[in-house]
Amino acid sequence: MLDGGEYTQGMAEPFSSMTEVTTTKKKKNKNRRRFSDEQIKSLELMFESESRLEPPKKLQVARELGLQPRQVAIWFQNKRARWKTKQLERDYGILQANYSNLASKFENLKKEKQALVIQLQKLNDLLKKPKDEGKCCGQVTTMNSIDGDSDKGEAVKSDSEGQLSLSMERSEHALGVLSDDDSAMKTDYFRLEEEANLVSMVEPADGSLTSSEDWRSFDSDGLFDQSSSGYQWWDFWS
DNA sequence: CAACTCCAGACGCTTACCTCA
DNA sequence: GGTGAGGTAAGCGTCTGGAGT
Repeated sequence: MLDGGEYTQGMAEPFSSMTEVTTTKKKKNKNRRRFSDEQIKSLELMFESESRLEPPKKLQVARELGLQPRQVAIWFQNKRARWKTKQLERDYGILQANYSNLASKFENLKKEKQALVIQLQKLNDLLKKPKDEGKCCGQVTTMNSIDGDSDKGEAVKSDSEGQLSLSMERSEHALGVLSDDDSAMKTDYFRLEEEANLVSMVEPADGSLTSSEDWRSFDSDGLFDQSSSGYQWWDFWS
């Protein structure tokens, strides 16, 4: 905006009138002059190496640039303030980018979970069907054995004939880990604790994502009841 | 040694001025 | 030429840490 080329009558008579003004209170900033390019350049250079000037250094700089020591001090103060503002803007940008990134990851995971839930629901239906149609097929017995088994994953995998085991393996793969500690899972997934915290901020308060009752109700005969633990592996993020 | 005062410097906010589109 | 926006030097009030009493 400012090309810095114009410094009205500035440096020929450096700040003589202004010094007079600064001693006169309330008479504000009359005859204020912008510093010359050369002065700004030197000050900027100085600021890059140290954002605070020791008093002796301040005096030296003031002498070299033909400024009052107070002017140098004020310039550094203003510069620090400007730098801080810029830094805040930069930090905000970074945070915003991180947030967007996390939000999109979260959305993807949400969709993934939704797909898995639907899949699970279908599988539940499949399991229920033969049971309803006739109790002769023996599959119910197989699944009931799951109920009593502490290691559900293994029990399901052992059913190598059915579609279920494949789906479960896929689910395990998608989830990466089978753990009762879902917060640990989140952290593990995102690698960073702070990011995990952000996730909790992203998660809608209305529980739209979290309600599993709708599909859980399909487990009418308590096939997947698990008394040993409060969590099911498919409770991921619920 | 604690309590108090004084002072210089830093900071945040604001004002006044300047320049440019 | 008038005007609004943006940049910036400086004013002002407040806080803080160090030195002296």
